[in-house]
Amino acid sequence: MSHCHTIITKLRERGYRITPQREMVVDIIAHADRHMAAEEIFTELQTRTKASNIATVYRTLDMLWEEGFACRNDLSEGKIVYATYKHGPHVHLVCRQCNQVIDADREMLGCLDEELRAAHNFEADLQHLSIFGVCAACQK
Amino acid sequence: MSHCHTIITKLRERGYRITPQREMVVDIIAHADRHMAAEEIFTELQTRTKASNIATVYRTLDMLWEEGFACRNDLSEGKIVYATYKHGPHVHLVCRQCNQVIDADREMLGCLDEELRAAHNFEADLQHLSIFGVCAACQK
DNA sequence: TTTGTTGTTGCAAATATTCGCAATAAGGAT
DNA sequence: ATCCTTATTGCGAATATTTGCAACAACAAA
Repeated sequence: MSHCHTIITKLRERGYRITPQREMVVDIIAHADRHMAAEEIFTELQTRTKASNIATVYRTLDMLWEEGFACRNDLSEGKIVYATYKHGPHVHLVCRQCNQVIDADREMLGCLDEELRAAHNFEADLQHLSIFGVCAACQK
Repeated sequence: MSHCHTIITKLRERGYRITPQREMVVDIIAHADRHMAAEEIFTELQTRTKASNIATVYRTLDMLWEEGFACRNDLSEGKIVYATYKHGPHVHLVCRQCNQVIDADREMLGCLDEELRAAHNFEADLQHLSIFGVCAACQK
């Protein structure tokens, strides 16, 4: 089963109604090869159907994020970006000064997820964690 | 030297001009016992001076964040909150579903900062890191 | 203390995101 | 296939944040 069908099926199992808008939003971000902002997703959605609205896009993205099917990152670009998890876990190192984003290996985090579960019973999403700081170039 | 004077002095050393607005914003967040949103800071600022503007507050907060004097967190409340670092490092565990924020000990992160510096020469700010996930209560 | 340079501010407009509510439609029941 | 319940959408308004630009003011230099 394709990546987006898997998501749709699980949403249905969890009691969400599957609307054309939701299917298309899932399809768009599931097939994107990068993180996308709500506005971009909305623009793409408009090329597919007239029945589309930016508020619905925001609500769908929030829902996907709450349900753990999408990551939601503030990369300090003035807007929030979204993506599905197909690209494998990694860490975003976001430079506070030049806004550059470096992708680091998830190995960095060691067994942080297990520690958080043990100490707080918190199920952390470490798939696309963002860490802010200052990159090598900006440290001069 | 008080906490906010330390910040002001360092800003001056780095070539920033010290305006009354900047001093007051620093004073407000340095003496707050919690994270504050821009609007709250602006409201407090207005009680001190007529010369104040929400755009200036945003610009000042961004500058403090870029320079490493304030942390900036999206706690999924629909707005970004800011604070200075006097309260010691800790990790925010933010529940995607109920928006509850649990403060975890920074020890969790082990020597992540050193690893990031070694691997990417990235100077990570792990003082007030936000990690999203699902809290114990919402996992049911 | 006055002046000049240029970083900052205030304002208004642009952009990003959320929210309330009536109309609509998904999915279960008949 | 049709009906019912109620989650979801679209719309417009509210809120949050950023940006361009002319007026202003901090501070170094004279």
